[in-house]
Amino acid sequence: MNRYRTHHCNELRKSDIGETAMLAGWVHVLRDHGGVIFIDLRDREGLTQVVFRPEENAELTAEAHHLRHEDVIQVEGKVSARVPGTENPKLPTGDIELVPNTLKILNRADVLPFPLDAEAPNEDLRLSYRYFDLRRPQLARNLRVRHRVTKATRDFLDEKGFIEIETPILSKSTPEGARDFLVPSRLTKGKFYALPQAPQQYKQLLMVGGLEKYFQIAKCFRDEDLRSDRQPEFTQIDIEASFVEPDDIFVLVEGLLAAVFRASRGLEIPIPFPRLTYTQAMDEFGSDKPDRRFAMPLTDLADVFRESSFKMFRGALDAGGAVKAINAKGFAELTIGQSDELTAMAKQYGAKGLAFIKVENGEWKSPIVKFFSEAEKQALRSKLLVEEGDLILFAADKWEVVCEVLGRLRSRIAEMQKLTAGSEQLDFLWVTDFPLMAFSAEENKWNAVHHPFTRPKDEDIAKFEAQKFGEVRAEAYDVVLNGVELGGGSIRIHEPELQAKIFAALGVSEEDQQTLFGHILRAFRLGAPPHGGIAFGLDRIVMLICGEETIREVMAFPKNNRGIDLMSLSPSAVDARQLRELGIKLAIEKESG
RNA sequence: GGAGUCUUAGCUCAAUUGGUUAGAGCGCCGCCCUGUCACGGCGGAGGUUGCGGGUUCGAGCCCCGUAGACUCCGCCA
Repeated sequence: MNRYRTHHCNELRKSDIGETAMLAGWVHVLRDHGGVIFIDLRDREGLTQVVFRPEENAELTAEAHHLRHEDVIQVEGKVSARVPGTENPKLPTGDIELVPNTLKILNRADVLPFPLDAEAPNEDLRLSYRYFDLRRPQLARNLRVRHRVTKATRDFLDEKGFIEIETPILSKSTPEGARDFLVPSRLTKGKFYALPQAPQQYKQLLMVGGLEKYFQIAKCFRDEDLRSDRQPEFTQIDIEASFVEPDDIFVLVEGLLAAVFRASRGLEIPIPFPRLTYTQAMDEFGSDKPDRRFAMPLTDLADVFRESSFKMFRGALDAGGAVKAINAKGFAELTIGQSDELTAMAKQYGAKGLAFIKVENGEWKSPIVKFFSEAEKQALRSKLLVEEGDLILFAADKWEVVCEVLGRLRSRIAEMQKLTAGSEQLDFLWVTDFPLMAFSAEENKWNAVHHPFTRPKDEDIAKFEAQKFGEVRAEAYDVVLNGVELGGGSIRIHEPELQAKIFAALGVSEEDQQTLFGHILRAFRLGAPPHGGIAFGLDRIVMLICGEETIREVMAFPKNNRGIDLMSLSPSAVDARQLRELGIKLAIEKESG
């Protein structure tokens, strides 16, 4: 028998009355009546009431007077029926109570930094005392959900023949992608490992290694600024398989997510997921991860304004651009502040201004409506289903700008109108056929939209060869839930010649190809199978399942907005000797203190 | 790097138009209390209103600066 307890705190029932039991846990609530003392003893499973009665054990009761919140104690005694009429129906253990013969204080608790049973305090305080905050039921529940999700993932993928393989954390820096975290090498002074941004190359090399079906619950590291859904270290569900087409991945992932939602929420999600191409998603929703729980579609107005005398719209169309609008139903009475914010957003994303129509008292209030012909007004009315109380927002510019601007406005207006508040709907979809490359005006070069190992669609290879890089679509796909990108992947390149051409198009010199990617190019010359895969943000999935606003709420020990662990106070200065051993000299002044 | 919101007791918050001694609940300390389950009652301690400066007869409140937290943009193949 265990020396601390015979039962957990959500175990004893009526049928145990008369038995002897030993419990251990935290003093959750104290109700000291001067004579009799009640304690709700808590462990991770629940609560059991412990009663100290002076007439039965005066000495022990006297000791119990000194107990404080969150002391860790052990009690041993008799499971008793509660006095009739005092049962607590709110507790599963509410019919019984433990009357102890012994009380052992295993650890005293100081005055608490914040109460556990009240509203959560400032997050920096919570993070400073994370080990304490973890006792809150919500965080404990979230971590259990997270476990359910990873367990369901492992079980499902194992069932499908996938093998979990660990890949190195001490890895190699590459110029593409996010900023690397660097780790200095002591044995090779002056050189550095990089922590992996993702196990991308390793998993492809495992395919070359003939493992065929790989997965990993993989820690990844990116040295970029943080967000509510971004931490410097995070976890991916990483998957790769050989001899697969996109459809194989789609079916696998739909099964996986179904298993995950079944295991964590008891929900049957509808599969297969609908699919949209990137172009469709941008055209209809102005986003490559559209939230379709509300409509507000981007409505194309090219044929309405093709011959318009309104120069702003006509000009955009004549220049080969687009004119589109969204109808924010019932949002005509938005506040000045909201209106200003939307205008600022439109400008931020490249619009020259924000044209609008407010429909109030049967009237179209708008600075531009006077330029419209009767026919144009009629067309707008029918295309946009204009009704009393609506707010119509227009954008006229290049197609990309129009979609981006209206897409952002659509999302923000949905937030303002609380269109998805309290929604239980789970809107999964695939977004496919992403562009392979995007031109960066800043760097004056083409960059990979997904990553440089992504395969162009076979039917677009000719366009790639013709250097029409902007028109080449990739065999790449994202899975989106309620406007959040859960994961993305692609079919990869497995031919060394094609891979080298892609590197060249991305501006990676022959020399850099050899020094940075030589191993993968060589691997592709030794019998590389066609392969592809996908990776999911585990933290984001668990966040959505738990209904949390940030991934910090589903991580045991997250960092704050500036990447600082407030509990351990890392990152921290290191000893001069440690630096010497690594051959490193700091170029910045050491902070005093 | 940029924008926004916030910062008052250990915690969550309040404080009228700029007005006298900055309050409440919870927590903490002490006393009382034998069937509670958010136990209850009485009493008490606890504040450089983030920090620095300014305006004013007078600043928690107005202005400037600064630090920190969070959210967003940039960034995140």
